[in-house]
Amino acid sequence: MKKITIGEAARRSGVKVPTVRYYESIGLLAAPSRSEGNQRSFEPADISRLTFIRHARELGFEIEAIRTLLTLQDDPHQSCASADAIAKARLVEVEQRIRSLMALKAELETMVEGCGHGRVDQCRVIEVLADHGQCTHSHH
Amino acid sequence: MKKITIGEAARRSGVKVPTVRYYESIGLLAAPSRSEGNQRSFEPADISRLTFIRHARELGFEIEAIRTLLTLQDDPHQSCASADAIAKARLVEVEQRIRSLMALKAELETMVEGCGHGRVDQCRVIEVLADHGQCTHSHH
DNA sequence: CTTGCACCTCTAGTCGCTAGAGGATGTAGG
DNA sequence: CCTACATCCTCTAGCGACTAGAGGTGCAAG
Repeated sequence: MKKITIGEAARRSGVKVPTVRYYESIGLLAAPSRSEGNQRSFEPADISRLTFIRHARELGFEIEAIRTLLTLQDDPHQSCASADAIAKARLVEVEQRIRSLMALKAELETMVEGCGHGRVDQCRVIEVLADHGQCTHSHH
Repeated sequence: MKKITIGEAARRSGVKVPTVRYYESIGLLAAPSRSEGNQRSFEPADISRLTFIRHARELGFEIEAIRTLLTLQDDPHQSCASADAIAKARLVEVEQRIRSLMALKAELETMVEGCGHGRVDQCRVIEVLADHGQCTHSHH
């Protein structure tokens, strides 16, 4: 059997080398076997697991949520209600974040458009920050 | 002159008490004078500065960007080109973040809609995470 | 055999706060 | 004046999810 080094595992999964070690240290990834010279030797299943983690992180799931998703994956006879709930909760978070960022975008556009590119004392950017009451938008 | 305690300053600016002390510790806010009993005594100008910082933080500006914006505010004869550049950079960031989150939203919706609420081994949530190639969207 | 890269462990740093310990001060009521 | 209680003080440590660096070992090619 070919030995998969940590560098190889990192390349195949898209997770950085120190991050792989970090995931092992927090128990998200089982400690792999070691070579004679004490170097980690990964299995193909570890690559899948790392890839799973990377995708979930890219989707913004927190480590603890991923831990739960992984235990679900490890036991496929369970109901997927938990996985569904986690994904739905994340969807709600993302939707809220988008709404909030759209408001920020509008506010930043007002600031930038209003800037006459002159001196600071006429600058709308500074002005809006100093007195939020002048801002046409409200996001609280 | 009435003395403004840290609690009062916090209430008026909307910045929490420990955060006010934190801003002082990193030099974002000048250290205020102290009462006989060593308690901080703020000026109205400090409240304005804290309010400015809070607005900027709400808009997602980083502390170092705020530090720059504050030095610009302190010297109103400067060109506002820097302020303009900072705000524009922030706008670009926000726009990118929104695009990225919209892609995530679509992906999460696919996952959640595809979930048959059955067992984990038929769950689309887990499936998509395990093999990103099955995902209809791409965001890289 | 030596060069040089990849690997090892460990600690500390990042950002922007937040929590808590343990003690001092200020104020209102009795 | 005394007591209760809120608020203040400093200091250290913790959060999440890594990232950087020091100082050392393993390994494969030339």
